[in-house]
Amino acid sequence: MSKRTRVIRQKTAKIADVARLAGVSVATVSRTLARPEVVIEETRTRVLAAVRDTGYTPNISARNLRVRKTMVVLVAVPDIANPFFAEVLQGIDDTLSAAGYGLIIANLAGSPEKEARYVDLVCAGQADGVLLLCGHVMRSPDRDLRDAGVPLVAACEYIPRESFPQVTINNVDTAREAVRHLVELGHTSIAYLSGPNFNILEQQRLEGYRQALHDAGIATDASLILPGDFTFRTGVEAGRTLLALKPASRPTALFAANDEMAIGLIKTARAAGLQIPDDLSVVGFDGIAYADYCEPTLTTIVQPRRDLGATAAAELIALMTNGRTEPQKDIKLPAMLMLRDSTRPPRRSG
Amino acid sequence: MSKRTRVIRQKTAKIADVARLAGVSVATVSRTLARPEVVIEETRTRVLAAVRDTGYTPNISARNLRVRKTMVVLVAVPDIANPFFAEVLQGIDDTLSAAGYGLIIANLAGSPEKEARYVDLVCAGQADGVLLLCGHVMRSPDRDLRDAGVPLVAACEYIPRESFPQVTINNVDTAREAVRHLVELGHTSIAYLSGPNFNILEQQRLEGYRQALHDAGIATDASLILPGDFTFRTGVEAGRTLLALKPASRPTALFAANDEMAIGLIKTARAAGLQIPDDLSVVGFDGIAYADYCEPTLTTIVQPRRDLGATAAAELIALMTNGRTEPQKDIKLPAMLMLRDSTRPPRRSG
DNA sequence: ACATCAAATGTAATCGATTACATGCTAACT
DNA sequence: AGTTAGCATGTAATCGATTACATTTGATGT
Repeated sequence: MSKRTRVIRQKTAKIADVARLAGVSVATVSRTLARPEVVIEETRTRVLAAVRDTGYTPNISARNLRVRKTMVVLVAVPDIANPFFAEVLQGIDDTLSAAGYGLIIANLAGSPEKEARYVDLVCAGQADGVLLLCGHVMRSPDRDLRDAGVPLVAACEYIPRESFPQVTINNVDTAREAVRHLVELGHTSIAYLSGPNFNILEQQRLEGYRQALHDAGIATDASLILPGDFTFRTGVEAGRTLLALKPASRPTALFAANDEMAIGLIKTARAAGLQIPDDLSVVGFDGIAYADYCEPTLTTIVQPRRDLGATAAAELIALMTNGRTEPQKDIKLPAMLMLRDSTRPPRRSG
Repeated sequence: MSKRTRVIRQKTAKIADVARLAGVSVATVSRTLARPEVVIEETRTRVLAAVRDTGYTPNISARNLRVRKTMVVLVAVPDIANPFFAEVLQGIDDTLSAAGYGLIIANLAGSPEKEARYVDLVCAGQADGVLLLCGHVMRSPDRDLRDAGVPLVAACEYIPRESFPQVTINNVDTAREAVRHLVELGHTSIAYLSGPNFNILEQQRLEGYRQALHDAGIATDASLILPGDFTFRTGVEAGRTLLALKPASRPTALFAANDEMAIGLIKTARAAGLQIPDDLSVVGFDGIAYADYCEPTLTTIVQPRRDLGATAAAELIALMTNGRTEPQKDIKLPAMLMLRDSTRPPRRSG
């Protein structure tokens, strides 16, 4: 074997090098690359050959400086380890990267310092737009994202009283549908496992739960509303709370504000000998992949995760390119009740 | 309510504006911000006040152009929806963003076009370094990442015959430990559920399986090596294969090359009436969060996911700042066998 | 009082691309 | 032939910050 020879990378070629090699001016090189149709055939081939020979790639900082763009968008996500957001991100990534945008993922992780850093980043002109999946407009101690002068779009979590486009599902109606499903199966004692109560999604899903009960003429029982915070752990805790009730007063069904809590609750209930769905029907919300892996498979509201991301991204692109600022565009995507094995009529149905 | 008045954001202040307002030169402003100790107290306060008044933030494209840095690193991940990588990413994000770096997440998703786009991005000087979680050095049709002139670091998946730092766990020894656990419980018929066979992780884990059997004096039985590709779906398929065997010739234990497959297999086996772990012990690999949620909870190899990410990021930072190029730094992090409920001695142990 | 030096600040070149405007050239029309 | 239109290309300003080098200022030593 001969030693592998590798060309040492000298300072990367710049446009002037290409121009010199092709025997034209830098302007011509730039034009050839940007709008090939305006230079004549012969020049074009000479320039393109020179580009190839030198291995030239435009320096993006220089271009950005000149045209005042970055071709980067920042995506603010509450928690990157949450599988729901991971799938939304895929949709965003597909759309954005196909349009030539890079994306910076701002994993807020509940840290105001991180949030502030990202706000400053955007204010410093490091991004052409921002996608908010986090339910609020990001802030730093002395700046607000709205003043950064870049387009914003929110998705997944609706942010009230804002004038930028938002892409969400109708949480109220969908939650209502989930609970109606339980009602139609014959359940009359239906618990609700909530999210953190400041959260807008939680508020909307709770409202849907209330409406469905009201529709069915069932009184809301405050003791059937269990506190949670969207994590598996609080699902487990809610399960214990439920088990502590004596069987007669135990609800026969439960609607959880998200899948992870539903799964935690089911696990606890089963470990204590409760049959799911026979003793307790459970409906989740989100439609994460795991809802179809667990046992029993979880009846849940499937959100169009990829599509939420893709639609929001497309909206942002429109805003960044047209600068169009259609006031208060509020896009609702359809979510679907997916019937699986965790629900059935109550044992002794009316 | 009076109409909310918002200051219209005119073109963001530039350094010259600050200089004018403070009555100094642009050089002084720049210095005040970069090395406050070199300007005298009085100037410094004047400049800082002007910075505050104008809301000045440096234009990063301009700075990057000048200092030839981007303060961005690109992270190549095979699949952003995979929970394992999501947690590695958290570790990366923590370390990198604390050091002031932004990160661009390159979600390869098996698409050569995307991969090529990202390679070009890096070659165009859009990143100061690259973190490879994807098991290979990225390529575009006409370029190779190694020629981009930026530091590389690999993590999670070892890339053979490369001279950049790599941060991984010892897959061979760890897989061996997992299988030894089964052996020590008394199992002698142990199946292996594999990953895709071109994958380096798969090769190493298979090797560990082989070694453990060899250590125990058990002959490797090719019919006990089931094909898989790291997805839940192939776990389900492998479960069916297993069920098709007549009970006498069925293995009493199985080692899966990752958790998702193990979980799929368990689900299928249980649905068919097999008791886990009584009829079949199962060990997984990775330690994803769900391994502790499923039923039964999964005995598995827990990888230090956050730490893998954080260590690799720290290594890359060292490389980017010192330019130090310590040859072939090969960091192995400890992984741990986590005993849970999916393993136990075989029914009729020797 | 003058030379010398250090500290503080200013001047202007520089990073690499884009693009408005200027120029040169050819072809077409009167 | 002379004018003009229009195309292809070149010249040079520009984006906004950093920083080597130049200049000013004041203090110190003799």
